[in-house]
Formats: sequence, structure tokens, C-alpha cells
Amino acid sequence: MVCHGLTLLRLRCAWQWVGASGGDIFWANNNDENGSRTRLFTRARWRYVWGMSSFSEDDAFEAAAVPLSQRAMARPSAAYLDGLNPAQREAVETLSGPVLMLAGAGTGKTKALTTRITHLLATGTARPHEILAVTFTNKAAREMKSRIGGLMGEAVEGMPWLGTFHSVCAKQLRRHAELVGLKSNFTILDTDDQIRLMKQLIEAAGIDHKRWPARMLSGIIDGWKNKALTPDKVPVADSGAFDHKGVELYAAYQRRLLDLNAVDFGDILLHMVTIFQKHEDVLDQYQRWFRYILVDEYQDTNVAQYMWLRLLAASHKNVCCVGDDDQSIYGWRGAEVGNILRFEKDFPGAHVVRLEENYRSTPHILAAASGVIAANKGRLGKTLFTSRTDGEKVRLIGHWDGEEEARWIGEEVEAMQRGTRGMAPLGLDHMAILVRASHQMRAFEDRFLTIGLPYRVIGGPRFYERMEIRDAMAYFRLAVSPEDDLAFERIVNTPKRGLGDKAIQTIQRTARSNGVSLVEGARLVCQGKLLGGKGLKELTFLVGSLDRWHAQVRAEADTHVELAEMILDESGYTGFWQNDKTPEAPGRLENLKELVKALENFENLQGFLEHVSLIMDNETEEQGEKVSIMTLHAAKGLEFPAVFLPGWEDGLFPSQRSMDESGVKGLEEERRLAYVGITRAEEICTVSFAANRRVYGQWQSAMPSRFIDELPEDHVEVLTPPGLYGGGYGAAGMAASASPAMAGMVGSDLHEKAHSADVYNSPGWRRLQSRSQQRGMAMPSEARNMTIDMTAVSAFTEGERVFHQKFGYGEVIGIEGDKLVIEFDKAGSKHVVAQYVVSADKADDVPF
DNA sequence: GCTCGTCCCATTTTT
DNA sequence: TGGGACGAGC
Repeated sequence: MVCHGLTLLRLRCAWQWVGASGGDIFWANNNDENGSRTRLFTRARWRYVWGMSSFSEDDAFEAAAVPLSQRAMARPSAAYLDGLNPAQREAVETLSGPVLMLAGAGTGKTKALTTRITHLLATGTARPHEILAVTFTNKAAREMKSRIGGLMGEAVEGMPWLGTFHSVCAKQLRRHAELVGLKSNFTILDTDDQIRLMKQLIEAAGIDHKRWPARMLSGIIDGWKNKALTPDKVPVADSGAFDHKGVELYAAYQRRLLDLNAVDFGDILLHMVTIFQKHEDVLDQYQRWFRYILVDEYQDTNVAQYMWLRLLAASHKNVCCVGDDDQSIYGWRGAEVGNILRFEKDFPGAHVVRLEENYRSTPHILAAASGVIAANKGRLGKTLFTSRTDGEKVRLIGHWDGEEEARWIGEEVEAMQRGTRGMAPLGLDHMAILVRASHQMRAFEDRFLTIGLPYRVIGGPRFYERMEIRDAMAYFRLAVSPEDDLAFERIVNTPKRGLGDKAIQTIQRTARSNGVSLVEGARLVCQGKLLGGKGLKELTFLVGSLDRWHAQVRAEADTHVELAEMILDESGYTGFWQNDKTPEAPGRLENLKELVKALENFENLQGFLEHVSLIMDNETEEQGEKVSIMTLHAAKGLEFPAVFLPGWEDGLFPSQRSMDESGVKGLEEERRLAYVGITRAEEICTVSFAANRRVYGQWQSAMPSRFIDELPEDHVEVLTPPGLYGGGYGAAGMAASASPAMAGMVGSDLHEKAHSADVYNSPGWRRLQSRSQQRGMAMPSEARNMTIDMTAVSAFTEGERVFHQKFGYGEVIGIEGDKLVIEFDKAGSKHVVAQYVVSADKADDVPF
């Protein structure tokens, strides 16, 4: 069956035509060298060919083989080109040959990228399936899809090859799995499975797993995979770890994965690179197929991704890479800035377009960011500019310690929320606190909880990485394929069935000696009564349940959603969490519901399992106005009117560890992180640092970050009162001698005092407090109290059992002002705002 | 096999 | 300081 000569423009016509007829027959007009032809498609066929439901690659291969004639294509009224600046327009319209789009922060990168795809489609230069467009995140892929749809005026469903590196590669790999010894229904392991597997291998190799933890091996192997190194290609110099058995373990791990018909994230790309290198015919097909390639966030590509791209682009070289070398912050994960720096060498004659007009931030913010990043060497170089002339300088403030920093930011957030210094009130959704490391978040969470400021933490464990989701998935995996040993290991004793290490060893031994899967091994154990009492009974029941579920999956007797619910129910897993009285239990049950809901979007369990590990998001769209707290890494790609950047202290940011491990390279990456942080801000950017901070329970003092010295003074307003720390600084002090002046704050005896327990009684501390208050840095507590709803407190009585979203269950032991004093079962005694507390008996109703 | 106490160690984490 | 891993004891 051949279907070709269609662009989305035509697709639109076809839809309209059908809409008018209301029939089930599609009409498609082909204009190509073969002349005009009219074909009839059924709706199902149409969807099939264009990948709207299940995409058939064979059809598309055929389609791609037919050259497309552009002359017959109607040129669209290119309304989508309006509103592009000259650079963007150049990036959009230079369709042939390699293009590097250097897009600074906030310069309309996504706009240019999506318009470029639209342009390819609308001019008939390429058909949807001839475009390969890769991103790093599902979010970015979704965004691109919807924006292209917006530009085209139609939902774009027919772009089968727009997705993340991993989803696109997984799709390819399912097609060619047998070339690397896999079956096309291979499972994709998550990190947890990976580590459990490696642990087994380490123990089997007789290596001390304490000295060489599985986590480390996992990191090392991931690193090799990121570099596209198969076990036979790992350089000798890299093989010192694990008693020189690292490479051996890697090879063993890869063999084990093949046995399990499984891959890890790294393999998805590595296998495809291997296939392309070894099977020219396959590569050739794809090369002809993907006539245009687009890559988002090119600076974040690792070696494997780079090789994959180069192989695919090698023949036609119509590759457009978009990125910003200044925002490369994933080097520690294998990303190679070198890829983007080398682009012009890799693709001679490459057209480089710089997007430098920023539409996000004020000039001061841009200047500050530029000032910092200028210290990096070996940049491709961009100068961001804006037509804006308004805006505040970047604000800089020092604090005595981390707690005060959190307190100050809390108050500042509340002030902005009310509207401050003539500025309009700002919603909490428009403010963000960006930290270097996630442990810094705690200070803010504690503080915000205390003052009753709603916040949301972005990041943290992904939805599908949560324990309960993995457990549930393991049950589903087993129901679909009983030979999934890893899944069996995971759930055999979850919920508790009295099947501990010994029972599991018996099962494994039996399975191994009979050459069968663990489920079959378990069956033999039951039959041979190789276990005693309770364990045997439970195991027999489990094996029986698994059989039943598997039969139901095959019979398709129930819908997969009902089946999933049944599995969770009958396994006792739902009940397990219902009986669990820890504060997390309600949330976990909620997550399980979410998981079942997510199933509805798939046709069956198999389909769900094949894709879910690549596409499940953590986007539980909580509604409500909340300040966001997240890491700088998580903030990439986002923007907020007001941004707080706390913890700018040497050692914390830039992180000591980065500098120790990667030297100048590490420092430069940290600096890019600073650049990313500053450029997230649209209107107000506040950088802060603390002289003292409790790290692992120890007080430590630190120098202000060297990045603070790099902020150009003309664009910075120092909020810290002059003379506060005994150094004559402020704007003038900074000008005189930036670094020593800022460092002066901790250079005195206060420094030493910080280490002692009576720090709060030190003269320096008292001086700081009184000055802070004089200058309005800390808002008097009376003022804050006025905004608190006192009735909330009165809703509780002493002795009442309550539930708190963070601290769990506890008992009210008193009421002090606007706070409840609660003795928590787990967390001890705390003062908390009533707003976050409910009666214990209502705890189940609250969707915390 | 489970629970509790002790000890150890601690970035960033798109898939 | 606090969470996770592990080993001793029930």
C-alpha cells in the first residue's frame, strides 16, 4: 500500500472534506511525479498510515522512498512567519544543510524550532514522517507538538518521529530488537531494577559490595554507555574499579539483560548506535527516511546521542541543532558541551544563527547574567539584548545564617504577594526559589510551613520511581509476562507474605537448577513442598493468582483497567497501604489511583508497560497559588517574574565537589548554572548568601560565592545594610574591591563564634538582629500575625488527635497565638499553623 | 523473618 | 542532623 504526496495542509483538506460528507471514507489527492491520483482510505487505514494510532513503519518506509515534488504544493500564506525577528526567521527559512541555532535564554528558541517544522510541512518540503525531531524531555516534546499544532491550525498527530531521544530510539529498537539479541517486547528497566541486578552480579563475582557498592557500578556503567562504549570498547585506563573487574561485570550485566529481554535507559541509545554501525542497510533506510532532523537542547547531548544523530544525518546533512552552550549543565551526566562547540567542524559549511534578542528579562538581569557567564572560557559567544529599558537591578543580600535567609525570603515573598514598593501584587505562582542542592529546600519548607505560606516542591522522585508505583507495575509486568524475574523478585514478599531471604533463595535455586523462570521455580517449590507452613501457603496462593491474572490478560476477558484494579486488590497490595497508618499511606493510595487512571489512555496492559517507563510524568497538576521551590537544574526552561537564588556561598555554590572532581570544567558548569538561575527571572532577581549554615548538623561558615564578585556592580543593588558585618561595603565597598569587601563580612571574630553553641548570644548576632530590625529586614511579628486567620486555630482543642501533611499524626498539646503546639508521633513537638492540620479522623479525606 | 538499634555518609538526575 | 543500610536479637 502506498500513500504519499501528502502534507499536513492536505491532511487538513481531507479532514474538511470528510467532515462535510460525514462518511467514513477519506479522500486523498496525490500530486507527485506519478501524476495526480485519487485514493480511498478508510478512517482506520488513514489513522494507521499516519501513525495516529499504531504507526506502521513499513508503510512509512515505502512512502519515504517516493520523492516529493514541491512544485505542485500550494504555498501557504505564511502567517506563521509573522512576528519572527530576523534571526529567528533566518533559522526558520534556512532549510537545507546543517544549521546551528545558538539560542540564548529567553530568545524564542522553541518558537523558532516549531516554526521551522511548520515551515517544512507547510511548504511541502517534508512530510510529517520525514522529520525527525528530538528533545530531552517529554514535556518539551509535548510542548513542541502542541505549538506546531497551533501554528498549523490543526492538531498534529501525524508526526511519529517527534519525541525524546529515548522514546524515538525505543521505537526504532523495538523494530530491530533481534539484531542485538532482544525480542521486540523487551522491558525497560528503571534505575532501581538496574541496581538490584548489579548487586546480584557483584555478589556473584565475590566482590565486597561494601567497598564497591552497586550504585557506583551502575554509575560507572551508565557513564560508559553515555560514551557509547560497549564492554569490548572500554579503555583499559577506565577499568581499575571493582578490583579490575568493572568491565567483566559490565559484560556480565549486559548478558543478564539479554537473558531477561530487558534494556536500561542507556542501552536504548547504545543498541541503536550498534545497530546502525553494524547494519548498513538499516541505517541507510533511516537516512533516506529522515530527510530533516531537528535537535533541541543540543548542548546536553552525550556521545551516544551524538553518534546516533551523526549517523542519521550523514547522508543529507539537513540537520538543525538548537542549543545554548551557556546552558550546558548536565556534564556530570555525560552531556558533552564539546558536541555543540564542535558543530561547525562536524558539519562543514554549517549555517550558524544566533538568537540574541531576549524577550524575558529586564536589562539589568540580562547584564548580570552576561557578566557572570563572561568569565567562562571557550564559549561560542552570544550577547543577549533586549528592547526593554525598565526594571530593577539584581538584588543582593547577605544573611547571618541559613535560617535567617529563609525567614527573609519568606517575608519578601509575602511582601511581593501584597504588592511592594509600588509594584502590583504578585501571585505566588509567579515566584520561585532556586537552590543548588535539594537539601537546601528543607530550610524553606520548614519556614514556609511555619508561617503558613503555600509552596510546592518541584522535582523529587518521579511518579514512576515511587515505591508503590514500581510495586504495582511489577504486578502488571508479571501478569503480562510471568517470566519477568525482576518483577517477581520485587513483589514476592510485598506485601509481606512471610517469604524472606531463605524462601527466595530456595525459589531461585529451584528455578536455576530446572532452567525455568522464578514463577515456574516457585510453582515447583510449592509442588515439592520445599517450604514450610505459612510461606508455602502464601506462595501457593501467589502463584495461583499470577496464573489467573495472566490467563485474564490473554483472554482479554476484562478491560485492562478493571484487571489492573483487580490485581492490586487480590494481591493484597491496596489493602497493605490501607492498613498502613504512616502519614505517607494516603498519598500512596492516591498515586495508585493515578496509575490506574493513566492506564485508561492505553489500549491494554502491554501497551501501557511498553511505553510507561518512557513517558510517565510527575506532573500532578496541583492547583492553587504556591511559591515554587526547586533546584537550578529543574528550573532550566522555566521562567518566573520573581526569582530568589539563595545559598550563593563558595563550597555550596559553586559546589566544592564539582570543583574537586572536575576542576575548571566543573567550575564553569557551576557558572552556567548561575547563568541559568539568573536568566529564569523576568522582573526581579534576588541573590542571597549566608555567612553561616548548618551542614550535617555542624555549623559551618563560608565566603560569599565567587559568582557574586562576578556580578557587574552597575546592575546590582546591595540590600544588606552597610557596615553590618564590620566591613565597609555596600555598593561603594563592592566597587572598591569586590571580593575582599564581600569576604570581609565573615573575616572577623564572628567567624569563630559561629562554631560555638552560644552563637546567638554573641555580640555580632545581637548587633545583626537589631540592625536587621531597624532596617525593616525582618518584619515585626505583630505585622505578620494580622494576616493569619485566627479562627483556624480555634477549630482545635487541646488533646485532640490531628494529622499534618508533613509531620504526620500527633496530639495538640497547646495553642500559642496563631500556632498550634503539637506533639507529633514521629516528628516530636512543633509549632505549626492550623491551616495545615486536620483532625486525625478526617485525615483520610485529605488528598495530601 | 521481622524489628529495632547502630553506624555511616551525605550534589545536581531530562530518560 | 537525618535517612538508609545492615546486623543482632526476638
